[in-house]
Amino acid sequence: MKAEASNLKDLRADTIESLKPRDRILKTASALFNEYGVNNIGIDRLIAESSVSKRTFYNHFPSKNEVIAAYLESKDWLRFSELDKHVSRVKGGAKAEILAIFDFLEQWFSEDDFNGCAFARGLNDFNQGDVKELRGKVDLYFEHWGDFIKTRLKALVEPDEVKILFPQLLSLITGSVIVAQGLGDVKVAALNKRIAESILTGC
Amino acid sequence: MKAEASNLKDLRADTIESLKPRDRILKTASALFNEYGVNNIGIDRLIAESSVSKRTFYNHFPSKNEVIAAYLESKDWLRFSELDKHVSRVKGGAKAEILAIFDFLEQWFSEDDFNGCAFARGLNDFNQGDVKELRGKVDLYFEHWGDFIKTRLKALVEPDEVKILFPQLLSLITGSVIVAQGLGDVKVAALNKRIAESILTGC
DNA sequence: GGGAAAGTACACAAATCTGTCTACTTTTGT
DNA sequence: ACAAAAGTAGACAGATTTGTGTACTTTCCC
Repeated sequence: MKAEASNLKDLRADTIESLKPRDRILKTASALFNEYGVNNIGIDRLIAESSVSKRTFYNHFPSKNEVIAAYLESKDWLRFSELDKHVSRVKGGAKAEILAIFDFLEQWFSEDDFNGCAFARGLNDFNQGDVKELRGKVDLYFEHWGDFIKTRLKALVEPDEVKILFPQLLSLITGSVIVAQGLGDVKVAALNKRIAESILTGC
Repeated sequence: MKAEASNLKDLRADTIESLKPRDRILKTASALFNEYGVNNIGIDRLIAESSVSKRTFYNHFPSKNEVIAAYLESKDWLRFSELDKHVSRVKGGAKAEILAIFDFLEQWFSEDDFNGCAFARGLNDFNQGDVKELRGKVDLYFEHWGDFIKTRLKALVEPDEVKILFPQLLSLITGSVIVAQGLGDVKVAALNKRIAESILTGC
């Protein structure tokens, strides 16, 4: 259940020029896919902006789906790396750690390239025949939220209560993302943190 | 602020054969766009399944974006028509009407062709240059939620409180959609109704 | 009943997209 | 130092997509 961090890196601090072709592609893909969506970015554009030849691209990623899969994997890994880092600074046990999610969200929404959640997007984009593998990455992301939240809930409440609180908390999280994106309202995370506090009172 | 119901109809009960070309296209588009997403359905497929000639299609809709716009408009209109109908049967004033949203959601999620929200999807799909008009339809949908909810909140609480409760309620609504779609959990609407009740206690 | 409006059928233009191929150059490891 | 591995540059095949053009037929309504 541990993340296979082998091939996963945080490329955000590196300049494009300093990176090897594969990572240059991934960094560029991350920016382009995030801004325009995987369906609106063609291989040609990705290659051009990665300053890589087409041959090299296809040597590293046998198909477009492969680079999308790598993108999703790295986004997933990075999101939970950051969340873990954020939460590790929090004192106050499981409850405080769950509430810290909402501070983390507000920070995320405030990034200037925030453009919604790649996985909520994937929920819609990966419904067809040849992208089932990509839909699997989306499912994994939601499972990771399950791991993160349920582990902590189990320390606080009875199993029956976990089954109620988990979907509620996940709704508050995903709802925050949609509202932040749709209304441009970054502060929604803080408002929803209050709700999370109230459904966890007594824990 | 009233919906221009002129050209908007509920086509769900009609058979494809009984409809005139334009409505046949809209009914087919609704089914295909809902299942696969607007980016994964080509004009050719839409035309073939509508049993309409290409010329006829382009006579009614000058471009693909136009048919998508019509689809979004009808979805928006239909959603709030249904919600209004649902809510009109509820006794108990503004608070009960807000809570009734969540019963409505559960009903929606239970439809066998439920596949997430076209507008949450549009939030991601319509970010590019030539689809700004479509993004406008998404914004309108969120505005309609604002109209529906804020009108009722104003009858219950002070304006300052409306600014807090509206994003929270909208998060619960949109979060329900994502969780219902992502986890296949229809019951999430009922769980989130409880939260809505609790943030409206005393109203 | 007859003419205008609407629809059919389908070829085709133009753009775009994924992925392959060829021929050449640079980098790397030992 | 030198061979193998990796990368460059760009043409091109084949599929797909949106939208137009042409020639013919059906429907509607006055």
